[in-house]
Amino acid sequence: MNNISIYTKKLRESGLRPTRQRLKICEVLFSPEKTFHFTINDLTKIIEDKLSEKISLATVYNTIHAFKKKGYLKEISINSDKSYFDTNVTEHHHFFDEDTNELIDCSNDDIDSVNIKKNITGKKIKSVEVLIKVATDNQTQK
Amino acid sequence: MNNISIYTKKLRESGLRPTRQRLKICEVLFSPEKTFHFTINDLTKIIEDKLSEKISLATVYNTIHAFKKKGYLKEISINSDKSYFDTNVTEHHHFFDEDTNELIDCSNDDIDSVNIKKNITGKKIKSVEVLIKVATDNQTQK
DNA sequence: ATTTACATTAAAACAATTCTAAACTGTTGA
DNA sequence: TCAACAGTTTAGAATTGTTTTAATGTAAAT
Repeated sequence: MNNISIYTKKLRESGLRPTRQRLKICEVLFSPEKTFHFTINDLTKIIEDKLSEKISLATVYNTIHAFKKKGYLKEISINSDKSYFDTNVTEHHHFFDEDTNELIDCSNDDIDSVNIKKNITGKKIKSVEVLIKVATDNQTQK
Repeated sequence: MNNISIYTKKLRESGLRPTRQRLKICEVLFSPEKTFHFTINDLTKIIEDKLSEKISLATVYNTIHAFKKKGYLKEISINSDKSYFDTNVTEHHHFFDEDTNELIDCSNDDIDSVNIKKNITGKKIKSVEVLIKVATDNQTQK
């Protein structure tokens, strides 16, 4: 069973039609061995460069949102002009390098697990994200 | 010594000219007893409604950025179409209610302090923020 | 008072994202 | 197999939050 049929199955099972565009995006996002972070701009660049494929920007946005909704992607909370996504959907945290605007995984060896003792009444905790902003020492806070 | 002269002093000391606009914004941000969260849109609404004052949008942006740079405000890391600011500049964390898009302080009683065991080589930790996203139980992840 | 550097302003520009409405395409079931 | 339908893609327009621009105004130093 090759990747395409795996992705086709995965999409069908989650109620998304396995279109040519979605399969291409699956290929880009989920075939690399390592998980990675990306912006919509990064992704469209990869699609244009690596694949000789033209996918409409609106479709890229639609697909990413659909994948996020299905839990195949996570959006990283960060105050930036653009949104950052992560193909690693397991619970983990991030360093954000303010010098380079780079997002780096924080392995579980680097941080103690976060313990929330009290929650908002009537609400359920959907996610807990820790963002550690770093910069070279002389850098002023952005 | 009234608020105006306190703010005048504060601004002068940090190398910012105490202009009419900046003093008004200080009044809005720093005279309330409790700290609060706001977006630029919130702030301009308050200025228009509460004060009978017209401050150019560009000036609001300029001022908020200047205050942030001086450490009088914090920007909260959150993936949203707009930026959220906090007049509470002490180290603390947040709940984000996905139902209402409301940001709620997480008191130190609600969370154990976060312990970062390893950092990126050559970088200094500028901030550590925990964001706990909550929603009513039936709510799907946004 | 004059000068100068810093601030404010309205409007234009910009960048990320969403919307629109028409064309296209998987899928279903006759 | 193929018509029909609902879901999807598309280019471009629209929208939103934010930044830039260039002219005007103002605080503070001389």
